[in-house]
Amino acid sequence: MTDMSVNTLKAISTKELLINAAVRQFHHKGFQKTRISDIVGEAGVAQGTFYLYFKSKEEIFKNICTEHMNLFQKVFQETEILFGGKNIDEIRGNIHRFLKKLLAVYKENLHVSELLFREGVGHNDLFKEINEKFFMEFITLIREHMRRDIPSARFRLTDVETVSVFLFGVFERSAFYFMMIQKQFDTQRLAEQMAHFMLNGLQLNITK
Amino acid sequence: MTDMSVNTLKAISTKELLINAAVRQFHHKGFQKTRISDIVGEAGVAQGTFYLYFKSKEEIFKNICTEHMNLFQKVFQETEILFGGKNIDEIRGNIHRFLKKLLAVYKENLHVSELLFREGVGHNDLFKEINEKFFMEFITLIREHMRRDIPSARFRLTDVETVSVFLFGVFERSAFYFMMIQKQFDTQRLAEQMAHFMLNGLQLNITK
Amino acid sequence: MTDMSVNTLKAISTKELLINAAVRQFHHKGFQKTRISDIVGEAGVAQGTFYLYFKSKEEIFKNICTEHMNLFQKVFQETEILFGGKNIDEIRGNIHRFLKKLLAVYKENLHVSELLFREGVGHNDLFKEINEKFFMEFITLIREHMRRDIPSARFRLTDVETVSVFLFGVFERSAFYFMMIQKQFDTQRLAEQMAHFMLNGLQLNITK
Amino acid sequence: MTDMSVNTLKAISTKELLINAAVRQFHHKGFQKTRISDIVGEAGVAQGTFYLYFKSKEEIFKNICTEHMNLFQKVFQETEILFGGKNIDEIRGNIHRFLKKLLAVYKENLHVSELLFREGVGHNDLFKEINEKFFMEFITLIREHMRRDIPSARFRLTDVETVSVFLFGVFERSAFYFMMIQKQFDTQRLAEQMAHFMLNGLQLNITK
DNA sequence: GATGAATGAGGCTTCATTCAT
DNA sequence: TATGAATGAAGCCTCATTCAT
Repeated sequence: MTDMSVNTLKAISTKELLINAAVRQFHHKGFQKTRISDIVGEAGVAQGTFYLYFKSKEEIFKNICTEHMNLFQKVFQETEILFGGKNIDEIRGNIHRFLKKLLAVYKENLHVSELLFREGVGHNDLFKEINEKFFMEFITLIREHMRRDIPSARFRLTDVETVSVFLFGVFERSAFYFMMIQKQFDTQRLAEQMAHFMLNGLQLNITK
Repeated sequence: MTDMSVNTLKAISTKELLINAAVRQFHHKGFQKTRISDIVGEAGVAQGTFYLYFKSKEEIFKNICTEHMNLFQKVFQETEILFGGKNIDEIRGNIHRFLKKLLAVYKENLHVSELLFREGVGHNDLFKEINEKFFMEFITLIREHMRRDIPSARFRLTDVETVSVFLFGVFERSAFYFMMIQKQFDTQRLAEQMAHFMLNGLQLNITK
Repeated sequence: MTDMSVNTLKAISTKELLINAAVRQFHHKGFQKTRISDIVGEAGVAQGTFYLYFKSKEEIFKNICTEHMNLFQKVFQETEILFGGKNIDEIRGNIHRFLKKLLAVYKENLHVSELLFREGVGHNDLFKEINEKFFMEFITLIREHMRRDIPSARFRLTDVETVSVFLFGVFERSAFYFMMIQKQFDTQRLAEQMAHFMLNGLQLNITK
Repeated sequence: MTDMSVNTLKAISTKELLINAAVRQFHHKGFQKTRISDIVGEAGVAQGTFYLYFKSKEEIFKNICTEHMNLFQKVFQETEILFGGKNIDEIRGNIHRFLKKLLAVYKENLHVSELLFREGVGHNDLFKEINEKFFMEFITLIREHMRRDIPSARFRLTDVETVSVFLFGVFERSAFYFMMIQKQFDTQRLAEQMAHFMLNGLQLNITK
């Protein structure tokens, strides 16, 4: 009987094999130093097979990054209220919960996260595009949530545009620093401190 | 005697010629795509001459970056009081003044700044080293100033280590975003908003 | 039964599909640049199918060329008298008629003709073989007709061997030049001038 | 003493080394089958050296062909009177002398001549360009000489344009056939017969 | 110090051909 | 017969680095 298997044990396609191999190799050696031959070697297919699925090393990289960005987007989409709440504690709780989720995604896909932030933007059009897209999408998502959750009257001294960049900076550089450089940290505590800092920075702690 | 010298018009050394050419080329093409031949071509010297001064493309890059980092360090060193002051307004003024100087250095050396932040860290040992060094030095400098200027009692909920990363994130990502991606902004206003956000984030606005 | 058959609408065999596709592709891209994948793509069959009918790209090319040469041969065979006639005008008429037919075959199968003359002979054994074979057969046919139609006494100063090459040269280079390079010409007039030139060149215009 | 040598014993430049090697290899294997590595191997230089002088295999080929075409042009230029003369014998003598020179150039540079005519025009832009250029230049040179030497009244039944193509065909296909395919022939006799055929073909043998 | 021609390892990419289904 | 994914040999080209002058 050829029924491949009772349920969801799906055979891994060659394309998936290549993507998985590429993630591992990019993580191990970095994008620049990874040769196509490393990827196909890891995937266990022939050199030419790579070109059946991707035009170049750039393309498979883009593929991987785009997929990854979607994970972050999903966290934003699944979050009903981010910067709002009935009182300070609830607001802080919301921010905190959100940041924990974000950090978790970051951590669970550390390999790819690292790729996205470590691999330079350079002047390489590919990286420039990917990296700027990521940056833009991220702050746009933050901005939308801010507009939705915070009365605009709040923003007397600062504008939403700028502040969303600040928040992104706090999150992204911290994630990068603690996960990539320090390599040891307490997610729970980091999220707490971040929430605290953001709450104050945005002055959401002040009674109306 | 040719009149090329009367006073301080010192002849540019071949080494300087190469460094200037490298900065221009790295900025134009990015590190990866810049060939030694591009650098010597721009500098107007022969291919082999490069190797009289630098062991490799990596070395000249490192050279450029280190020089650049020193500029930032100097701003920190020249700053007496950063997070302190007799009252909120004075504190904010200090932070503001400091950030303006930092942004100015960033802007004046945009070419090299861009190199430092755009060129990926990759897994290339060189970039990893340079980039992490920059990161570490920057937050260390912030941390020292915080320890010097802020009573430790302030840090109940957050620790200085972490918060210094937050501040770095706010500054660095903003500078990157507004100067490299958006390419237009108001330094004065950006510094103000950043000072405001940091002040609140650190809760330095709360009376003891 | 599907109505695709009622009468003589015979289904095109896969082999024919491939040959037609190959002619189009060879004409479009030339032999060297045409890939097997182009041919099967044009024919609408799978990659592997090609090898059920032809051992290689060379083989299908040879196949096409041989077929084509037969068309020219037929013109020679169908010609009773080429270089003969009761008087000058009749001779010229015979040559003229013959050349018109030859040019017509050339023109009607321009795609393949072009292949035969454009595709280099190179040192590729395949082309060498095909091209030399074409050359040899052509001049042999001319020679036979000359021997049949012209009293050998005519050839005092020239030998049939050599003159047949001259005639081939006149025809073939003209056809190539006017059809492939200039791409516009008057068949009737070209045949006339060619007949005229050949007649004189061979001195068939001189009374015995 | 470094004076390289008393007189014209000039050192062969690397570029010349490559060209000579390329001619030999192209002749031996044909253009398509010759690899850059064959050329540099024959020349005794490194792979990369090739690219210091030529962008590609195509370029060196073009280089060789253009050089070769100039040799033919020179024969035309050095010929004062081609199709003219005081009487038939003188005309025939002029044509004969010219053809002998042309055949001699062809023969002396047999390797390159073969390249030009064997290597197909294909649909390769390079070959198309080179081959058509050669064709055009050749017939243009013939035409100019015809216009100069022959009273236009002669051309009642034929036009110079067309006839020049005929003459080219006679010469070129003969040279190709006897030198490349048959590989043995008598230059003197071939030139004689060709002169004879052309003279008659053009009807220059008819008293005005 | 300065030159720049020469080197040659290294990696990308193509594509004819095979073979299990 | 027909399929088309997979193969892998083959060759091009780049460019950091060397070295004789």
